[in-house]
Amino acid sequence: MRVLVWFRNDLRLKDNPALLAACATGIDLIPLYIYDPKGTTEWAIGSASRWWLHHSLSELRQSLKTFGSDLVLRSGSEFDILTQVIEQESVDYVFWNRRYSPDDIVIDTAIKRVLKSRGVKVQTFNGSLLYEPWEVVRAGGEPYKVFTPFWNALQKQGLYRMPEAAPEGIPHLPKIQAGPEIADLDLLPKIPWDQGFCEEWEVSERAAESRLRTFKHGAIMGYQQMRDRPDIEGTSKLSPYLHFGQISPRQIVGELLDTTGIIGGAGGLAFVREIAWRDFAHHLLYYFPDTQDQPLDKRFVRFPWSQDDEALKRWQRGMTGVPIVDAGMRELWHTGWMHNRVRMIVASFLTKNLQLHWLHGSRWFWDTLVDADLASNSFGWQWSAGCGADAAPFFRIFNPVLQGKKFDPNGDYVRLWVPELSRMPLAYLHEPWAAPLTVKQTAGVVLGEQYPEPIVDLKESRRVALEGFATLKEI
DNA sequence: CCTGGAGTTGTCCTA
DNA sequence: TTAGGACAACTCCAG
Repeated sequence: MRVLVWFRNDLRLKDNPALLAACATGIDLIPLYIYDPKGTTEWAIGSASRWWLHHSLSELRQSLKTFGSDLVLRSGSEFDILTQVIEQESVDYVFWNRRYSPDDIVIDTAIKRVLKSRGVKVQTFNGSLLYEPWEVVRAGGEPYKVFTPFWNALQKQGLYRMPEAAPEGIPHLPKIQAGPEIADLDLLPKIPWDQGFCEEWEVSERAAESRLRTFKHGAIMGYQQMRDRPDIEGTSKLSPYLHFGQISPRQIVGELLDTTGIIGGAGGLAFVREIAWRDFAHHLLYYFPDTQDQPLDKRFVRFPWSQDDEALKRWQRGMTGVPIVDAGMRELWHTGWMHNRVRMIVASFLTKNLQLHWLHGSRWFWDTLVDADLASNSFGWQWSAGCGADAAPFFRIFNPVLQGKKFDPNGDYVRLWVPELSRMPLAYLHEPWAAPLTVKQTAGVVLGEQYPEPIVDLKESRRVALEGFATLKEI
């Protein structure tokens, strides 16, 4: 008798319901990970995520080894590999934690059907959300499209979801055909662009827990205000760990609750609310599966987006000439992560000021973010573009200069990521083009040389964006 | 079915 | 300097 645990975005041992249930059977256990590059399909895993995955797999393997087991690795189509391994190794039970992206659901459903038809027992679990998409719905079973009612309903069901224990032991791994080494998967970059990643991140289940503890004893108190400050370590930075499952939302909420309620008062509740946003994004993608590349608001199918490859490239490289935008894009490029407030600013700039399709943004983020998550990413971009659920009113176009002054008030964030401007006085740091010539000279900045002129006029592009939205009314 | 309140994250202008 | 109102109209959702 053999049981197989199929690891996917749940690369941890603690609070892993599929693993725990498999261990409880006591029979020989095969911990399997299948790397499926999914060829050139649109949402094949991005470069930054591959980097994270490489380290995740190494760590998971180490953890399994401390239990006398190991990680069994395969590369190829998830369907083919899994059905093959089940056949070759005479597996009787298969356990996994569910996924919720449209393409993943198709794969998992097909696999489940085939396995069942062959008499293999399949058990699946919730390992990555507080509540699964169908567990928080309106009275008639309809999905929510507005966050606040969703959040109210979720709270009514109870924020606390008991995390599972870590397994006490992992059953013996039977002898099995050797697979590729992690290094053979070619997940790491060929040219070494990952130095900043290595400095920023420790990729492991332990690191996720330690980040959570640090956050719990520190930034959580001021989270409500400080979470908007990219110049301060005011957020948890747990997003990549959540995506890959080095930590689960249940563990997070569990850690933040004590007998008196949520730790950190208003800050703690505000943080848990963000975890609920993640559930909400999954809820939306589950019920509106085409929103990974189609606007939820169908009027936007005909929105007059611009085409400008040069502008797109400058946005991607952090060379737009708008400091807070460039700082964000460079932080992303360098570390694989960008502060949430700045994500909103660069998204507004791309879709409103540059009038470029939000899909350009979501694809770029998909490739460059270590926390790239189809549900959260698609949701965020649609929200920013104005075509998604709970979208910002059309007139809410961010002014990146004001946003910079408000949320990077000392300019530390811009100076860190845009060193060309490090000597620019604060008064002009967020709008260097407005500085008098003598000020620029003293700061050693000639626009168009060390640092570009802004590629778009903020006021004029705002006007054009408003016009674009006005045409929607007539559709 | 009807009703009415509400809706993550802003900006700009005027007084 | 600062505070308040305008900026669309619509859809969502609970009662």
